[in-house]
Amino acid sequence: MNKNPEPTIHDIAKELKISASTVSRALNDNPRISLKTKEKIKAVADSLGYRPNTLASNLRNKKSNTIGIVVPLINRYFFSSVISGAEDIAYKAGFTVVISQSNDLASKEINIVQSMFSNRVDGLIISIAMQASTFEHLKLFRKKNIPLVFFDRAVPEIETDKIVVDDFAGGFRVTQHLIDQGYQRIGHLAGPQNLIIYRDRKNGYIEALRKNGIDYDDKLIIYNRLTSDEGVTATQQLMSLSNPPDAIFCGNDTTALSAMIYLRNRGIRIPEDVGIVGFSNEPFSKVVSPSISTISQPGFEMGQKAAELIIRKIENKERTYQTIVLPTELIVRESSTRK
Amino acid sequence: MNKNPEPTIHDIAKELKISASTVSRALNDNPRISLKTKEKIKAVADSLGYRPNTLASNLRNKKSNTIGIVVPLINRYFFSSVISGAEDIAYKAGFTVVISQSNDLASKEINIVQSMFSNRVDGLIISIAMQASTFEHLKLFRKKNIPLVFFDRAVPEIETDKIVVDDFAGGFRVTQHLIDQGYQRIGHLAGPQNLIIYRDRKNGYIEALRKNGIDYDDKLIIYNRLTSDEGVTATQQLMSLSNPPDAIFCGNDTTALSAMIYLRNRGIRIPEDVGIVGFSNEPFSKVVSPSISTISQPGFEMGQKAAELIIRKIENKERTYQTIVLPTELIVRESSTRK
DNA sequence: AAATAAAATGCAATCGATTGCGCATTTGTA
DNA sequence: TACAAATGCGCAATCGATTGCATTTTATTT
Repeated sequence: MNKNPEPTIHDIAKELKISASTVSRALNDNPRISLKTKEKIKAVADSLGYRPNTLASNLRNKKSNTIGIVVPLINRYFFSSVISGAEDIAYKAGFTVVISQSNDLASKEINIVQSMFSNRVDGLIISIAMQASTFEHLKLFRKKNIPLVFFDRAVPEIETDKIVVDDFAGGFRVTQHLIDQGYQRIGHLAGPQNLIIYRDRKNGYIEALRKNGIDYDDKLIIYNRLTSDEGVTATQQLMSLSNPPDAIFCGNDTTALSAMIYLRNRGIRIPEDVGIVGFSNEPFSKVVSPSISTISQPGFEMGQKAAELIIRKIENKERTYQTIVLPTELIVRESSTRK
Repeated sequence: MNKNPEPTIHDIAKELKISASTVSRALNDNPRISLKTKEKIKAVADSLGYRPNTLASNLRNKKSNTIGIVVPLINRYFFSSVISGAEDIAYKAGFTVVISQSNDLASKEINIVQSMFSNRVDGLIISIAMQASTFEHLKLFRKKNIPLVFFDRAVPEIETDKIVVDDFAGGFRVTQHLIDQGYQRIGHLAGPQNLIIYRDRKNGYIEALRKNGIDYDDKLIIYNRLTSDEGVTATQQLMSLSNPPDAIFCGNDTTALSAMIYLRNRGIRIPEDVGIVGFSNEPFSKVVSPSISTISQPGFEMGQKAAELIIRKIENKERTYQTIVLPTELIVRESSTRK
């Protein structure tokens, strides 16, 4: 297949009757090599169409210049935004990003993470799978001292850098907003409670109720996986209560949309009869009708911050761990505005 | 930093007082090694926490088990779907995917592609940048015989595998549909004509007009970059013609949405006064109101196909090039239905 | 028991770039 | 002029895994 093997520094060296070390140094702008020699070498490198073999270089340097990113699903706006932001920063810093999706499966996540380790990524940015329950594969990174950054879905028992939004405040604000709009009985579509983000959102919701002297009714909380389908079922459950809610705080925008569609089909008006608020500010939440009130979750910025953080760690400029909590912002739209 | 360096096959060998070659063979299940030895070796490997160093292996094997994917913007539903589909297949076949975004800039695209070459990707899947005009960086891959697959935005003068949708038929169908709905004067927001996909969409549009005996008026075609902002400007231009259109075929869904918002703000009703059709079936097109008629463009499947194709090429199971044209499907929704 | 065949393992080079150490040549200084 | 200090460059080992060929060990046959 490969008729003409790639030229190497040795080929350049042979051409000029000098040593490969000199070529290597010249191409890396090492001051030990004279300007004249450097120029000659670069000229020959060009004429031969030389491209450094990063694999060889990485092996020797014991680093891959690569950052691994693991998300539940690439094909989701929030996550693809994070990836986009991280790639942006990584590229500018000369890093390559390798990407995998766990499909929210623990087993795949474990495989991916181990394979990234074998590939000797210099750092790992991850948002863990919904189904994940053991974290040995991640502890491996900590043990080997390979920088690890969680974003959005973090693991509390692993001490490392984290970038999250203030989900508690988010849940609180959403609920307070609904109360302010005069809604009395507020339901909640809660996500899997093994993930802190969903626990926090729920706790914010509960706290807001408490603070406003509203009785907490656990029948109003439906736990589900926040998919489009489960959102419909959950809404159905809520509305068939003997005392159904007049507002629903949905764990994400997807279920908010499901709820809206379900309610609309039943002739229930939004926001007049039932108020709806989502979470994450997916692009569609702005353009559907009625537009969905939600909490912003700046994916691109999170990705950028995650990459910045991990690069600082990789370059050993920093030793301490930090948890960056991005502020949440309530975006009030039509679906919850009745005043 | 790295207090305990990673164990290598040599450490395993030393432990068992055998040679590294034997260890390597054992771990690769080479039949030349006896079962007994294999078991001993695997046990020690486990106890040492050995993880193969893919870099070293790749260097020796002259392949990286990596597929590069370059898209204009990761953070766009269509592209992230393609990535997701490709990752899906690649992962199952034991490949890693590395991802970069060109931001639709030729210069960044060139850098990325060269860097991927240096990283010795085994194959490259790419949708070229809008701004791209020279393709030497891609020809490099062809020259070196590294599998190259275009999707969506292909380069006609490079002979290689391509996966596209039938844009011409798409443009034709959209236009025919608008005519069938009784629209008389159909405008078009066209994308940059250096990309075939946009040329084809426009040509399909023109052909449909011709076939229906409708005069072609080039004032009705506004060329732009199909961004949200330019979509507004372009619509504005169209509507301020002395003889404005009663329907607009927008080059993508983003501009379709822009057009709708612009028109709505001017009190123009959709689809009654003006019909709108987009292209690509972005998720929001279904949920906005009115919902946007559009052409489906199955990103996930395209990604899967692209990965399958490139893997076959990498594994040398195939030598001939093919262009897979996925059929277009018109999705009729509210924005263009007035009958 | 000797000879032959078969099975199991080891040696050493290789992939391509990097780098500590050392040698040789040039430049500077007294 | 002589000697020290730069300066410029090469040698050879290294990163960790792989593999053609050689060698040793074990099994089989006569």
